Amino acid sequence: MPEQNGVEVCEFLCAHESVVSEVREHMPDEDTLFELAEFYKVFGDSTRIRILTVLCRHEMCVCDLATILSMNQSAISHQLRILKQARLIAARREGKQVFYSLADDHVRHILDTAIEHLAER
Amino acid sequence: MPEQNGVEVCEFLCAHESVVSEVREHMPDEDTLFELAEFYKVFGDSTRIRILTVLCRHEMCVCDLATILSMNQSAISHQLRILKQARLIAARREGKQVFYSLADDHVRHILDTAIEHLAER
DNA sequence: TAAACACATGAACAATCATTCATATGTGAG
DNA sequence: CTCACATATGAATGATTGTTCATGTGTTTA
Repeated sequence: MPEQNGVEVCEFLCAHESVVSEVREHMPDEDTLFELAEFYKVFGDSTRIRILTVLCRHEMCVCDLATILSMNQSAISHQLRILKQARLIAARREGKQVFYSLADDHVRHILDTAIEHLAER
Repeated sequence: MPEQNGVEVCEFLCAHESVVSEVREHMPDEDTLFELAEFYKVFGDSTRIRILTVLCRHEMCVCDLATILSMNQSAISHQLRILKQARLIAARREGKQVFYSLADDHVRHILDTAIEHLAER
């Protein structure tokens, strides 16, 4: 059976060896691809997408976000935490309130790219 | 307490009304945002990202993908199914084998955009 | 300093999801 | 037609994750 690092990886053997080894050489390292997936995962939730969509227009305090999205404050805070850790949004305190806004225009571009793709079926 | 559609949505009332209503008017409909999240969700898994990365270079049969990614054939097939349903990849049968490839160059662009973003910290 | 407000966070629960195992479908060889 | 190969798929399982509830932290006002 075919093995890699002592672990059998494919019970059948239909490998087109030249293609396989050529692709293997050019694969980005695992860490990069893992980070990439983690990055997309942040966008893969309706609540977070809705938050980002709101912040595309205006910076916003937590309570207003909760009002707009019809969710309780705790749920919003948890999601804001995830968005902030991913550096997609920035926080600014003003008295008792904390205002969140998009970290940079790159986030807008990423959202636009996907919307564009979806528009093309 | 503030209500929307008869459901209380925010136990505190700090609404900046003009901003809130302005944003509400310009929100895309729920379905669009849901689809957008679902779309990103497909990218939010290392296995699928790795598959897409491979297919960026070459079309590939299932068994070769399993070999390259050191995973069993069933796991790969399940993920290919998800990628295909999302129209990110296309399938082509050739005898007993099925070759998968990127659906279009748009997918490449989407991946590149994210890689670029990650590169900028 | 005490109370109220705005937000953050830990624990618990339900739901979703990726992988594995077993098996089914489809194709070509003999 | 039978067998072996390549892939697909349903069910089960373990892990991850979003929301809720309760409570904690930080800030302003009285």
